Amino acid sequence: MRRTYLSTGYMSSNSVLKHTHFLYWATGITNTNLFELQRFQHCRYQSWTVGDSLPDIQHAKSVKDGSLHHLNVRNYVLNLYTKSKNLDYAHKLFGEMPERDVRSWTILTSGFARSGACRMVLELFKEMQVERVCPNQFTLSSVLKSCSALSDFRMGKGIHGWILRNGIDLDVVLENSMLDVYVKCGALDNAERLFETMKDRDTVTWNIMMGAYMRIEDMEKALEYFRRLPSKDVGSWNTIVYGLMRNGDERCALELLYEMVENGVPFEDVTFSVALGLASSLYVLELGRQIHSRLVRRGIENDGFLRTSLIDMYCKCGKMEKASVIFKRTRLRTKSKFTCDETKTEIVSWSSMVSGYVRNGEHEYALLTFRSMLREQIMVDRFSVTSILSACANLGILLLGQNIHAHIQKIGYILDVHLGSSHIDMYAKCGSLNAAWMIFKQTNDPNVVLWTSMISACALHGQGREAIRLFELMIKEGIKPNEVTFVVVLNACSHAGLIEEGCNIFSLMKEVYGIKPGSEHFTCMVDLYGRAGRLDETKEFIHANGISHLSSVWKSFLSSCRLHKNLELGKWVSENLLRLEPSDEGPYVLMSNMCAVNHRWEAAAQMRRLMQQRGINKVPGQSWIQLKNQVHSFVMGDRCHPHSTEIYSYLDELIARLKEIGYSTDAKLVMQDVEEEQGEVLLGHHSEKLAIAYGIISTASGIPIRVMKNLRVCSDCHNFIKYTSQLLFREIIVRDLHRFHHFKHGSCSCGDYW
DNA sequence: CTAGGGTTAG
Repeated sequence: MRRTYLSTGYMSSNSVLKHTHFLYWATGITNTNLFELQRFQHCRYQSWTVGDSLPDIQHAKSVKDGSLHHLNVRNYVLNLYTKSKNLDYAHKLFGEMPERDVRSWTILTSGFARSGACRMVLELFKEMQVERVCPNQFTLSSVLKSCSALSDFRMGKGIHGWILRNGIDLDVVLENSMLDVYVKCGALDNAERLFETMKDRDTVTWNIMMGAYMRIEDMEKALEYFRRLPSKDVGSWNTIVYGLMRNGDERCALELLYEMVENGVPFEDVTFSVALGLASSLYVLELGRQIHSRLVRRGIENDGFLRTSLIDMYCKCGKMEKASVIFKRTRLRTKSKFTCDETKTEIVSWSSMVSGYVRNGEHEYALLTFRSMLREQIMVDRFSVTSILSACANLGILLLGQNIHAHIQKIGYILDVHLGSSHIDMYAKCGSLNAAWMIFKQTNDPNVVLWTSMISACALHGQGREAIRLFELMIKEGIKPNEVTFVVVLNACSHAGLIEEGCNIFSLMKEVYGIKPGSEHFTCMVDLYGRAGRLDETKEFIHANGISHLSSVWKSFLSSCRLHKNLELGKWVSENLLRLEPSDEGPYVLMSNMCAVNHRWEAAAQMRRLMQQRGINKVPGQSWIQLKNQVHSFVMGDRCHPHSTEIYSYLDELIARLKEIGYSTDAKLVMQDVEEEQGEVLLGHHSEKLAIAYGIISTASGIPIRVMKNLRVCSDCHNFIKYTSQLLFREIIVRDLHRFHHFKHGSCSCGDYW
């Protein structure tokens, strides 16, 4: 299916659509109190576990009845504040306590540990040592958990030594925590040694060891531990199945899942969740359905965690309606939300739906869901922000993207890898390469995805050399490129005509990085040769690599034939493509236009009829431009726009002026090149011309014009825009299906090579 | 110890 940036449903109802200031419109509130709203949401999310201000009441009571001077009462109050997550206040109280015992320390450390303030825990532990308070099992457990979260090997080992020196009895739980510290710090030797000396081992112990090896992707070793396990309970099965899945070995995971069923291991909630995850990462809807029906039979399909797993499964398998049904049921059930868990479930459900719509290309629904989310005052966390930015990127709605950027800055989210790359992508796809650079520099993280996003941004704007420079810099920085990186770089090469560089990178990928080229990489190479006009080499490449079964390869080849006007070859390529994908529109349009060029009108019409008979639909070309708070969209020959008369008369006048400085419309040339929009082109005007004309008459001179199009720009329009930019001294930026064109002083950033 | 939502390409 062709991917368009904008499905017609969104725009077609009216060619004029208001949708900027999306956030304000959605919530009906102003910029400033939006921030308040978010703050409120954050508070609500945290304090819901408590429900009321019980600590304050108790505190006041104890002060009033004078019992606060008792250590026990003070510890009780401390505990109340800690449990209700008023950690700052608890800490203050703790500091004011005239005397403390181990329990006081335990209460505070476990409180900080629970809320993830690990550094604080370690600080407290150090203070404890200074005050010579002997830690109990509970304190040690919290401290060890913090060590493992922070990968603080020195502290962990120190504690271990201290325990051994003082002859403190380690129970399994504590020993497991100790084991976990070593594993998280990557000290597998220490972990092994401890494991071998342990007298009691429970499931958790084995799980930690299996997890340790799965983390370093040593599945052999993990499986070895699994086989060694004397009595396997569900937990261990869960761990191994999940681990295999995470490491991308879904097949093996599935086999083990079946083995579980055969051995009669009873499933628990976690198992179902893992199984659903497996179904979605394999995109096997049937498996997901089976698990769903088992959940129903067991009567646990309403469990919050499992519901979100189900929603995700249906989203990933492309069944948005199914997901939506479960989602709506969730919404009904959690109308009265009290617990933290339920709130979390709700947030996860919403963000799953948003990301599901984005994943399935239904960006408008993603925006609508996001809007409802704001209305319902659901906390917008990093996950949903990432997804919604992706929707903005694909729809090209810069303003909403900027709003969200500003918004998350106010909330104070740090740009991590996910947020960073989605911002880069959003700015790049919305035409603001500078802003993308700014974000990239700001993140300063040696992460592949981040760098790949930036390389892709350069490629998108036709900066092939810059893309390669960044790629080389990336390697110099010691970041290992992945398959996607190579797709992006090769793409940059092909669009900038950097053939030699592309070939070198292709072999670098195979030989140095040991990445087996996939269909995407082959297609890039075919594009590289073909686009440069080396059509014979393209043919050779296809045969040499045995990739004639890939339709994407032939599609790319066909574009090259069209680009270089080699109709003979184009016909042959079309035949090959039609064999593989009879429903692809490319060959029909090409052949029909070929006939038209040779004035074989009847044959051309016949080809068109054949297309209709076979139900092959051509995506209509659409262009849109955003002026102030409105989006104006146009299709070819469109007369729906309120200013259509002005637009057309201006356009005719403009074309006449352009012809004076050398622009010409060669009917033959247009015919051959028209990819998507058919022969009527000569009578009407392509949508981008309309959008640009409207942009020019509606804005002051000197203001750059930004237009988006859902298809490729044809060469006549490209030429037209070049001359326009020269004549009017206007910068014109066009985003087409594949890339950006920056027109300035009569030339285009793509170097006429797109 | 093990389970749910996110980013890059075509």
